[in-house]
Amino acid sequence: MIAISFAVEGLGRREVFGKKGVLWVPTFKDMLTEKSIFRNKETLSPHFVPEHMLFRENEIRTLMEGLLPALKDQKPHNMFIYGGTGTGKTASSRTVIEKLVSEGSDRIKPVYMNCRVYDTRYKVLQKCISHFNPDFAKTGFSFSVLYERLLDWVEGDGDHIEAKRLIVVLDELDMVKDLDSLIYTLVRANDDLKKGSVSIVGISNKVNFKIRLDARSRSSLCEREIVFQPYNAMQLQGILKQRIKQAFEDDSVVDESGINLAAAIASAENGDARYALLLLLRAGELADSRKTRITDKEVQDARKQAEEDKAFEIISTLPEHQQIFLLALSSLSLDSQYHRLVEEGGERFYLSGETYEKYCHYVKKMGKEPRTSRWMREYIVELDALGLITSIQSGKGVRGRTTLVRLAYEPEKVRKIVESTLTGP
DNA sequence: CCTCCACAGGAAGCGCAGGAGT
DNA sequence: ACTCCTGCGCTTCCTGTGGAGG
Repeated sequence: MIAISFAVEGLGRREVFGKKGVLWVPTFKDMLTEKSIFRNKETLSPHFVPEHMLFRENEIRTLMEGLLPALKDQKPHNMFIYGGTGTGKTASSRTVIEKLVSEGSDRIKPVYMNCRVYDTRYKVLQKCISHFNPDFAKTGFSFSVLYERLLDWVEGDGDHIEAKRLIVVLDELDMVKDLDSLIYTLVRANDDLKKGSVSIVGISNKVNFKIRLDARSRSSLCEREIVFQPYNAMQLQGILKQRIKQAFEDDSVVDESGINLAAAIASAENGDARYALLLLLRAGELADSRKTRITDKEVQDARKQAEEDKAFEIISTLPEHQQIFLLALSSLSLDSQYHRLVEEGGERFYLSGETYEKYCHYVKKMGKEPRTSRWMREYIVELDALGLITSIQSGKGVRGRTTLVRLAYEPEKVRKIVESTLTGP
């Protein structure tokens, strides 16, 4: 009994609601000897940097040109890289950094950091120093001491220790809290330095992020701008094929049409290569468990899974009353006795007013006061925008003017998710 | 054609939390 | 410490709308 409940807790959402609820727990030994179509799953991970970045030759070249002065002992340009998720910004800049380290002199010091972690001016400067001087004490210095330390290190001693070309690569730059002062500090460092230099390479996927910067920081940071365009379907196919060779034991396990489908789906999703690779990974895992090849079917199912996972994550973070509304809607959908529904394009829709009544019923049962129907109409708009429900305006066949709603996902699954989040873990 | 139904959705205002200013 | 301001989530009130039914 204990063993079973432990196993259930350890499983992900999907397994808990898996087919027929049958639980079979293998041993690790079993799992190790299970035959898999994968050789190296890592190559499908979003963090994997391939040896050759496909379709980013121009961007990489522009980046290299911006940093080229470092090899002539001049200050590299500040640069700003912009592009949507999964367009290869991070991987390209890491590729360039690696090239710089392997081909440049010891005096060129590039440091990459993600600003989700290093989100203040202080943390960024500290990382710059500690990255190259691991023995540097982690905290305890005031900001000005830290700044002086950095300048001293960049300048060298003018005798035995040479001046450096520090290049600070700041990924997800928009996450920095005191961004203007960070940029200002790094730019000003060059005025305070007698030798050496500090350059910035900023990376962001937020379009309007630049507006937040003050004019001075903006003009220094955006000295050069590189825009990473979304990949098109053909390019995504190429990327997938490249990774398939590395990821699978035998690349013929993946159907050509499966690749095309994954590429087409990801291309519609803003040309996100990360998403294409995720689909391939999931499809591969499905094929593994089904002991089949990766066909259109596996890719479609992988997409459905990915979408559901995203939706269920959204549901669990929704305000309580929106969740109860979803619960009410799922209960209507599951109630075969319910007759006041409307068929539209083969789908069953429910009247917003009826759904509201059901919602009130649930809320009162929980000993709470329901929100007004006016506010519920706002909820419907929000839930529709989130893609959790589909709403349409009533037309012929329905008395009065109202909104018809239905769940976008399986009612049974939605009910379980809501019930488990409402009752708490 | 008129009336009723079943809402849609705009406007105004309320109570509260959190931040800025003094 | 306090006041003031602002934004948010929500309610109350109200007018508008489009189809069904008589």
